[in-house]
Amino acid sequence: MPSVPSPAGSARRQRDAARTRADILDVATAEFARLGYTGARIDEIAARTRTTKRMIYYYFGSKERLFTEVLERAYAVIREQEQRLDVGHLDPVSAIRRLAELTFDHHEAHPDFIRLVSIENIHEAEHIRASAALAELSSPAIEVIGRILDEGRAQGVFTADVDAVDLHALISSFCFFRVANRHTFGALFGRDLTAEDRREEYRTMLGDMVIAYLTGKGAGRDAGRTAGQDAGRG
Amino acid sequence: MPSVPSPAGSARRQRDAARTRADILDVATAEFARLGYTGARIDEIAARTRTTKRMIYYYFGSKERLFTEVLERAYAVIREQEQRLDVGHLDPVSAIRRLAELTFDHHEAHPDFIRLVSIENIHEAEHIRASAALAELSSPAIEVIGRILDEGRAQGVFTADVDAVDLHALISSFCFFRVANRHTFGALFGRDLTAEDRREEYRTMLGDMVIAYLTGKGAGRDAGRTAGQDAGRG
DNA sequence: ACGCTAATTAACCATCTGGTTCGTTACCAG
DNA sequence: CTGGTAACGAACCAGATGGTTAATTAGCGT
Repeated sequence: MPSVPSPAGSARRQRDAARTRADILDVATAEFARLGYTGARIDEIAARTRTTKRMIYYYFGSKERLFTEVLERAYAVIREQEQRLDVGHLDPVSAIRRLAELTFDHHEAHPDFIRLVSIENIHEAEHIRASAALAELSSPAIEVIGRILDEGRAQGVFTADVDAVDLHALISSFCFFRVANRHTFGALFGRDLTAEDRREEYRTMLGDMVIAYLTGKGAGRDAGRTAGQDAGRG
Repeated sequence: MPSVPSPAGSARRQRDAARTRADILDVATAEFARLGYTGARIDEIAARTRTTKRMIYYYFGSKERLFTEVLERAYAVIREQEQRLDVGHLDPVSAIRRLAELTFDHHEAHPDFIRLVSIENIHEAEHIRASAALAELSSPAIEVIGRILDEGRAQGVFTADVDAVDLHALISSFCFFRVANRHTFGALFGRDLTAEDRREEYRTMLGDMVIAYLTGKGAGRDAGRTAGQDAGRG
């Protein structure tokens, strides 16, 4: 392993494994996000790099493993962000709203990541399942939500019967949909879900929705319940 | 145009344009949903058909136009379903819950359609935008939601400040996420969002959430509002 | 009966694609 | 200063891929 000399002045290093790897990953991330797994071309990725296609196979072995490492790095970024979130000092209602807003902002700020997740779902998460690194990557967000939920219930302000994982799904779904499906939604309903001048509106809407759901005093919990509706098949 | 003889008994027709077209579209829908636009192969689609690759180009001209027709047909199916929904006789709260449940059930019942929408979003809805048929395909659901919303406000039960399109986005987001992202979500959080024994739970959760949001008497509308939080960039 | 055309088929093609072979070079240890 | 190895680059390859050419046939109108 090179001792990271990083000579401030002499920019033109010719042998720097770490930099070459990172360069490839950067370009690959953009290309996979832009064109999908099958759509992205190794030749094109190589061309946009300061190195060659051979180096991609030298460092990553195959297109699949390259994509897997792209995913690993992308997920590592959120985990890092989530670990920084600090809402312990807030009351449960404010804390949940703050967390929802952070999730909202994160999705807004990382559309490439959203695309990668969509792409990985098309492939039924086969790369995530094949990755040891991603298997042990727990989500700090879940634990934070769990703590806020406990506190809110202890204080009697949260009445909804949800656990942290499902609440995380609920919050994520709105944030994800807004970014991931903005193209088809915009084309079909003529509304740009990511228009800048509507962003604050949606951010508030998300928070309102989550708080209303958690604190809902039965207003909509039993009322208007459709009678024994079977979902279709048994 | 063949006068659609459709001889009940003699199944083995050899020249039937409509059937050949439909056959191709059926197989193409499954293949595109399974492998994505770029991942799907014309040769493979042809092989799974009772006809040949040449026929695909004879009827559809190109891979892109084939995919566009696949999308058009898929969207036509939902529009049809939506047009059948009848909640006029229900009170606003029940009507919204019923509509949310129908949306939920539709997503549950058509995972291939969900995948096609995800795929089309990766391609930034370019095929939808190129389709005249999809441009004029309005959504009956939006109008239904609009009417329920008006009625609910008139009765004073709905207090939230949303319009039909945004509410539709909110409802769809949860339904869509649950199906589309079940693989990555399951792999990362160890929870199968589409497990049969949890389906009723999520269906109820969706309804509760929507009703709580719409009827929320300010419980969470102003309370716990994070102070002047700027979303990032200006 | 028969000609016309929509419908169909087989074989073909240029190019692209993920992956590889093999030779070369920077750079650190000794 | 020199030998070994990690890092690198050019050219190559077999199979795949979207798309085409050209010849053929079913079946309806007349």
